[in-house]
Amino acid sequence: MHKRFSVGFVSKDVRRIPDATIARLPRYHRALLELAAAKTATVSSDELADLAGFNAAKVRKDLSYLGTYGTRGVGYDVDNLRRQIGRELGLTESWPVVIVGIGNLGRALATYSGFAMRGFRIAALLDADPTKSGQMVGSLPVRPSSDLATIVGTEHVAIGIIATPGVAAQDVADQLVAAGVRSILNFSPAVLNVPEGVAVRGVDLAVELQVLSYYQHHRDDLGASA
Amino acid sequence: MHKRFSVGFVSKDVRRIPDATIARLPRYHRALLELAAAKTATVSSDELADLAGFNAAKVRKDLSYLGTYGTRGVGYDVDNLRRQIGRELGLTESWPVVIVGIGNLGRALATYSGFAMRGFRIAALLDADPTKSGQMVGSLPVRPSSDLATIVGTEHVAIGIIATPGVAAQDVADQLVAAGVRSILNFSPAVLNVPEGVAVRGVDLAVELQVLSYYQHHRDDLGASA
DNA sequence: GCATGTGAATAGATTCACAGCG
DNA sequence: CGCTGTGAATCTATTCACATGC
Repeated sequence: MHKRFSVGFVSKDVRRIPDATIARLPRYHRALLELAAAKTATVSSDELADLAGFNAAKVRKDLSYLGTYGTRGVGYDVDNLRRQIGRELGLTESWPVVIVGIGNLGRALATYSGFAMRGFRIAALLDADPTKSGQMVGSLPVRPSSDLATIVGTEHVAIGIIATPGVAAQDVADQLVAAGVRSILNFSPAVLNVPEGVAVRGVDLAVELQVLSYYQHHRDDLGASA
Repeated sequence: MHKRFSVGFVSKDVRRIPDATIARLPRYHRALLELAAAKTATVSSDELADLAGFNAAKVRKDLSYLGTYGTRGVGYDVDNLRRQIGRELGLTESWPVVIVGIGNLGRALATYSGFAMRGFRIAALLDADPTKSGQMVGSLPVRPSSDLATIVGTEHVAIGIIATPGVAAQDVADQLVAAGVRSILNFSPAVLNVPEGVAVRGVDLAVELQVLSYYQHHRDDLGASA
């Protein structure tokens, strides 16, 4: 019913999935993994909403952007839906990622089993501090930052994780971009400047706490939020 | 001390600040800290937008919800604006937080200097595994989960951080809520069920990567996003 | 003159509500 | 019947553009 790409001259409307929906797809994907593990064959939008932490209307609307994968009166086939979402997210093979900055946080990320389990492979660990080189973290050695370009090239790394202090972050981002990385997950509190075409997501741990602080502080003004 | 809801005719609006704005306040706050450190006295919406990673119109609109703290033709006073935002966020004194689950991630969070620097104090580290009890992480000992209620009570802990595996997360959340904690930052991939009035924010590391994976995978369909 | 503050306009996301189909 | 799929309605957020006041 929906064409992927118009074949003509005009690369007109490529059925754009809303950003808000994309941000939720991973949660559906994870919920479906759990359902599959529990040998559940089908799931309704209501149940899926519960498992993923949203509401049924949102689930149906979100899934409708991917295509028509449900069966009226029945629900969605767990395996098929998971496969479709995984394909949309590009999880059909595991992306190699590098982690730059092997401090406490970098070490934790390096050994986080959730990455491997959900479509990602740690290709290398890098740190600018030469005294860390060779040190083992999990099953990987720490390598000097100067190896970055080589590693990205040979391992076809597409995603870089920055776990350095804020002051080093822009520098690392520049190096990643120069090496060809076009997706960056930034755990430093710094705001990164990157050229057009490079995607950046930031997770600032203190920001999350400060937002909670706001709701805690204003608790009585109005109800809490999720 | 504070009224719950006005019962009379005039349930006049308590000037609600939009959620989207609240989520950005911490970034302004941090940018202003940097400006203050650099001895900058005033800042325009344009400059602040640059530093925080947004645009000028958004900055002005956001700040207008807090009050009228700028001077036309000049800009915002850095110190005053920082103080106002800090007050709105409830950062006037440092909130005590507990971290539950002292694995690799919990350890990294426990030693993350950004928390202390931005308004939070780690009151205690807790882990269900009794063999970890007494172990020192940074300057704090790991304590058994059974101490949770006592600690929350005596230290007036308002915010709990969950850094356990997914399977344990709901359990820990229940304990935190029972102990009186009403704000939770959840680093596990689990979806938490909490009673009305408890605020939860979740950071799922794999979700962030999967969202990047989507944009990486669809790079050619359309430009990247921030 | 210059940058804020803000209504009005636009864009985006969520929710409603029900037709459509197994 | 039950549950999906989806237009229409609503709500929320962003951006525009300019009057306002230092």
